[in-house]
Amino acid sequence: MENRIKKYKSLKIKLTPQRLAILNYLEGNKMHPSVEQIFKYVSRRFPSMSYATVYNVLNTLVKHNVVKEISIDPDKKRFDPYMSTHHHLVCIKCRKIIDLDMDFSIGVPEDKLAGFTMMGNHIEFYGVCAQCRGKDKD
Amino acid sequence: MENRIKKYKSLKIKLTPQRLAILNYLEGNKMHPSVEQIFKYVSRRFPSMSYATVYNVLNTLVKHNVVKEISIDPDKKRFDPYMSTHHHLVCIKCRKIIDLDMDFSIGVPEDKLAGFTMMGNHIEFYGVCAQCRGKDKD
DNA sequence: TTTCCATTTTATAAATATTATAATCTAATA
DNA sequence: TATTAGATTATAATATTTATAAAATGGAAA
Repeated sequence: MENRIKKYKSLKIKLTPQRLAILNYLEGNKMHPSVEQIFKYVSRRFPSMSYATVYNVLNTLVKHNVVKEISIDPDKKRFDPYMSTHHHLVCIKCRKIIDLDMDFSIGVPEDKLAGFTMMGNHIEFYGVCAQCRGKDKD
Repeated sequence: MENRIKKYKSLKIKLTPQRLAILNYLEGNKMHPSVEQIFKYVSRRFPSMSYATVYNVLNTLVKHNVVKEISIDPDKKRFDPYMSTHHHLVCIKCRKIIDLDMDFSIGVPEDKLAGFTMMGNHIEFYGVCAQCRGKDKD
C-alpha cells in the first residue's frame, strides 16, 4: 500500500480519494488555508468535488484531531494541520499568519481564574511581517 | 448636556440617537456581544433600527478605537468595548468569554521572529468555566 | 432660528460563508 | 453477490456581512 495512504490508516475513517486529496494538500501546509483555498486546489484533481464535501471532510478531520480550526481571520474559518503546540504571528497589514514554534507556560494566579479550569493557551502576536515592513518605509 | 452624551463628545462623529443607544449598551458590557445581540437589545428602544445601522455604527466605533472586534467565536464577529490591554478565558463547553485583566510581556527570541516587528499580543486561554465544571461532574 | 448639506439611517438587494437535506454512489463485509 | 453503513454530491436553506441608493437628520453656518 502506498505510504501516503498507510500514514492515515490509524484514523478510524474511510480513506476515500477525496479525503486523501485533502489530507495530502494539508500535509505540511503552513498557509492556514480557508475552505475556499482547499476547495480550489483539490477540485483541480477532483472536478466533481463539492464545497459540502470539503466542509464534511474538514469537520471529520477536526473531530479526529488531525487538523485544527483557527479563528484568527474574522471573515472565515482557516485550518491548520500542524497539531503540536504553537502560536501565531499575525501581520496587521497583509493578514498573513506565521507559525511560532514555542511553548509558553503562562501562570495565572488562582484569584484571577474565578473557578476556571485552565487547559491550554494560544497566543496571537500581532505586528508587521518582514515583507510588509520592507514595502512601506515612510 | 447629559453626561451620557458629553462623555462621547471627544469622538469626532455625529452623536445620533442610534449611536448613543449602541454606545450605551456597550458601555461596561463584559458579554462580548455579537451584532445580533446588539441589534436585538437596541431595537427594543429603536424599532426602526436595521442591521445595516448596527454594522455601520460598529465599524465606525472600531475605526475610532472605541470598541475592538474580536475573532474568538468562529461563527461570527464579537465586540468588546473594554479597550485596556487584557486577555480572554474561553470556555470550551459553553463558549463563554471571560476577561482576564493582566498584562503579560512575552519575550520572543529574534531568530524566531524572521523580521516580524512585534506590536502586541493577545492570549486566548481555553478551559472549562466554573458553571460548566459544576454541571457535568463525572 | 432657519437653512443647508454632509453624513447617517433605512430598506433592500447582493455577496459570501456555512449548514442541512436527501438522493446517489461506494466500499466493506456478510 | 447482496446488503448496508457511510461518504459524496447537488441543491436548498440559513446566517453573516457588505453594497446601494433613497430618505431622513444632526449640527454648523448664515
